[in-house]
Amino acid sequence: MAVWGQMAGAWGISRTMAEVHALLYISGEPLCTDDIMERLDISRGNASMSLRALLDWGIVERAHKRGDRKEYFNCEQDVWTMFRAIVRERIKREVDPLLASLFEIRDLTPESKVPGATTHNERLDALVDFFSTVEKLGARFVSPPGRGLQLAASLLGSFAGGSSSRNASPEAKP
Amino acid sequence: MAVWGQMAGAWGISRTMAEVHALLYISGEPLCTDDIMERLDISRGNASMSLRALLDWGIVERAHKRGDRKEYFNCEQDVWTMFRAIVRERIKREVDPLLASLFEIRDLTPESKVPGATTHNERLDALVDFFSTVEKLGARFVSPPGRGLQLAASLLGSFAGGSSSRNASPEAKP
DNA sequence: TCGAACTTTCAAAATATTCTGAAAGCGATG
DNA sequence: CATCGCTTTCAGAATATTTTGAAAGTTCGA
Repeated sequence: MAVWGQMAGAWGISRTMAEVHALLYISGEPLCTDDIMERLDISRGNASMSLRALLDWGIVERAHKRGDRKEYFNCEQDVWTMFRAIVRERIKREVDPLLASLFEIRDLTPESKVPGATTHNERLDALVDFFSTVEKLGARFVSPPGRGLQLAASLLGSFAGGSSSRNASPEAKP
Repeated sequence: MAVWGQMAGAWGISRTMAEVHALLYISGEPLCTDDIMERLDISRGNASMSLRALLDWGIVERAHKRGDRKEYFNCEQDVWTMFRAIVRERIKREVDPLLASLFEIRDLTPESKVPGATTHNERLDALVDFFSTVEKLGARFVSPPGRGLQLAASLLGSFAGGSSSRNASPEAKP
């Protein structure tokens, strides 16, 4: 199944990570490191690191079977929840530091000090505004415990329903 | 200015591309290949390829100065318009092919043929639904000639205004 | 048609990222 | 406290991506 390779790009996580994640998502039951190594044909080290990364992203969790020393791993089963976790992390890792740098740069070149920096600064401000808005929008989507983006979807258009044969989130409450 | 390196990740384009783009955005005036080579200290080939890629993404355009054979390049000056172009391209390049593959896979394992594939297929359907919604949402954001996301921002919350000192889109039409 | 002035291409080199596997760690158990 | 079963680490190998630069291509004016 090469599809999962593609999703990696779309989601901004690395290829093997995506494959491990996919395997957990699709099989729907807890798997241990050896299962993953075998099914994906990757090394133990790689499996361990990918799993750890997925744990850091908060889209996979540890599980244990009683009477078994091995660690099993479980994947969040709701796509929207997964998505929210990913957005949360990417904002934290990419947007926030970027904003910090932008502020810093802007403060380093105040118009009073650097003549002719005015248009320059207007553009910087536009960027800062843009990313601030993205950051706030993201926070909105991410924070509610319920399903935030589905709400957004219906807000933004009249196409709330899914296109495929089943409904999008299994646990949607009427 | 190492900041632009960061933006590359956030936007999903390559590092040098982002730097070229940034240079054009910040300087705000048309630059030719040699300007870019010099300011960014990159090879001619690299400059040429990055520019071409930016043209393909539709966020940079060619310009000419009369009486000069050289090609100059100009960058879209409105951040939201840039963003829309990027979303449009990423959907076309990543989401659409992904959706196609998902459909294909689902059709390859119909429940009638593969017993026990039912839960499997439910999860696939959930994914298909998710990406379909993303795709439609994206289309909504991208299509209007006006500023779609700012509208979205105000729709989704009460924080329509920017955080910095100037307003976000210089050429907003009343 | 020629050549000057640019631009594009692409194979090879440089760089960056990802993966492997053996060794070290860690806790539970005898 | 020695060993077993399992997990993590990390230097080096394998792979993938990006960059270079020289050669080929293009365009235009004379």
